[in-house]
Amino acid sequence: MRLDTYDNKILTVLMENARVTWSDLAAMIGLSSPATADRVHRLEERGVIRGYEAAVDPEFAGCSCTAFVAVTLESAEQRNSFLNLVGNLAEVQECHHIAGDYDYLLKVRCLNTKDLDRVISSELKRLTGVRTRTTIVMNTLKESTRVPLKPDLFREKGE
Amino acid sequence: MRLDTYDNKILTVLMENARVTWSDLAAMIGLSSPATADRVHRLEERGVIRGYEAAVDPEFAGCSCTAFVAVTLESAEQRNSFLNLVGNLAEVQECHHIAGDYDYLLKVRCLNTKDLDRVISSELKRLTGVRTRTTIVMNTLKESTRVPLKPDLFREKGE
DNA sequence: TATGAAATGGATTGGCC
DNA sequence: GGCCAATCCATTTCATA
Repeated sequence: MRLDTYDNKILTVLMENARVTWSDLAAMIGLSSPATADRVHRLEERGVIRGYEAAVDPEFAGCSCTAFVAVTLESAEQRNSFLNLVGNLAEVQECHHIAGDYDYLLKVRCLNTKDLDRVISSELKRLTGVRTRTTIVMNTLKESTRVPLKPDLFREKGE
Repeated sequence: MRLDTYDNKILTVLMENARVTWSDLAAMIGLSSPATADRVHRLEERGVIRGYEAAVDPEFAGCSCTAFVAVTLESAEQRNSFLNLVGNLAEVQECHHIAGDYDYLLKVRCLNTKDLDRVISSELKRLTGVRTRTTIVMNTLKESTRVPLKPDLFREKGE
């Protein structure tokens, strides 16, 4: 069951403004409100829409420090505890398993460089065999969660 | 004008579910609906809340390839055209100015490695003097936009 | 800036195509 | 799967503190 043009339009609108009313959304895509609501609910159930998030300016939360931390685990046994730790650390926004010299790439958001030091030295390096290389972000020029939607390319997961 | 406990709670809820109704949100934080709506509108006006985004599973959009591309510009003149290009490329979700060996770090989402090659070779390298180092993401284990909110640390931007 | 009541307008349900 | 109509419920406004 592929996504059609209506679903495409719905996703495009919801990625920009997740708080639109059904009636506004319906008017934008050219369907009635009940039909629109149905489609959105189906998209949620199928996991196409994972959720709705308010984008909060990190500066206001005191998170003025962003960094990318590349991590290598020296022993495979630490893997689960590392992933567990990372999953529970609010400061770690992202964790990717990467190809190349390092194993993981983390995106970290925290108060300042001192706080970053705490996250790396006291949290991540609590585990033995964790090597890191940190890249400090000086300025963020673009940051969006919008996925590039290409019509005719919608597919089932893994298809 | 700092953010108080109510604002804190509001942000926490909205970061998890941006489509809550005012009445539900009001019940959760312990205020009346009009008061809650007022506060949210003020948070929007002050730029604390930048917007509301549906989180779409990249796999469904055919974006099964994620990569981090470190970029160095060999001449300073290319800077503006580079930032312009990057701002207009839907495949580039993020662009950070970084400290270290490279100038910028881009987060790129596209169809597959062939499509990634197109983005890098045909789009980014259209400009002369663009050197890149690409790190392919094999698996994403955590990905959130939630900012770690620490009560008592709310502040005005730049404060 | 908060509340509560009244009025408005959007969401949901059910019947039907 | 979609539309329409009716009910239901949330949002907004306003008066008050």
